Amino acid sequence: MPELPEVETIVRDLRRLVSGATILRTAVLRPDLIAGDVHDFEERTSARTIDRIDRRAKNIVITLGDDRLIINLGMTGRVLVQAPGEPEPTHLGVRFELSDERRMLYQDVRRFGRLTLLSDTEWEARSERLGVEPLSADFTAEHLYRLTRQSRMAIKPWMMDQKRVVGVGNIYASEALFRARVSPRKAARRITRREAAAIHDAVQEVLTEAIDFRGTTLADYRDASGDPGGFSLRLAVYDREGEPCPSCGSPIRKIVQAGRSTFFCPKCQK
DNA sequence: AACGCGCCCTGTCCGC
DNA sequence: TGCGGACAGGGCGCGT
Repeated sequence: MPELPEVETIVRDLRRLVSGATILRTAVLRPDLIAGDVHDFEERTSARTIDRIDRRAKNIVITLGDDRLIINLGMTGRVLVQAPGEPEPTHLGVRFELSDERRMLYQDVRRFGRLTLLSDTEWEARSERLGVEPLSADFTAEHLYRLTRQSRMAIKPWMMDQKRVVGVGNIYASEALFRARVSPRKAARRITRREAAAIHDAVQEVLTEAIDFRGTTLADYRDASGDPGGFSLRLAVYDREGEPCPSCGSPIRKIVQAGRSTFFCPKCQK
């Protein structure tokens, strides 16, 4: 479900809503959502203050003293902050009771998401294994170009591998390649310097715009208040098989790469 | 080492 | 209206 813009939107919401709040007590309702020991997770997240909230790749990182609560939303995960008295949603996975009687809830229909509690050093080690943040200064066209040299993989699935560049998933990979006018089927190592620069710019552009619109909701995504994102109508190719290309009018095509749907304009993206 | 594939799980939609 | 199959914003572990 959620790619960088959706996770970033939730992180900003949570920062506004629950920074400085205290988790009184944690209740895990679906143990398979927790990586590691469930009892330990409940204990170590109870009676803790939320010191800060950050995003790394598609993970929400909640700082509780020296510990880090890492939330990965998988496909259908949601983090919702509820006022006292609001009815709890179905498919509730974890309930964090806050000291002011609000609740921070983790809900997940498909349960592909994971909540992990790590020490700061454990988290740092894990974070180091992830790729570059696409909206950071470390992400340059040259950096992208050099990374592509190593791989025969098609550029679209290549872009979605979180070991290289993080945060780009199935929607924004298709959207960025459309904007860059590069075929999703082109092998990464055949990407030219010029194309790498176009992909770099397109990734930054589309992610930034999507954050401005509070993410893309196809079906499941919601922000921390339960509201959908506004970027869906601005998708140029994703989920638009057969519709006219916004640039040239020829029909958008859908293909499958690495088991995931790819949408592109065969005329604009050579 | 790199890469493709199957799998985790539930809900929804489409064709028959 | 019912039923089977395909598919859905992700990521991990396996085998080659």
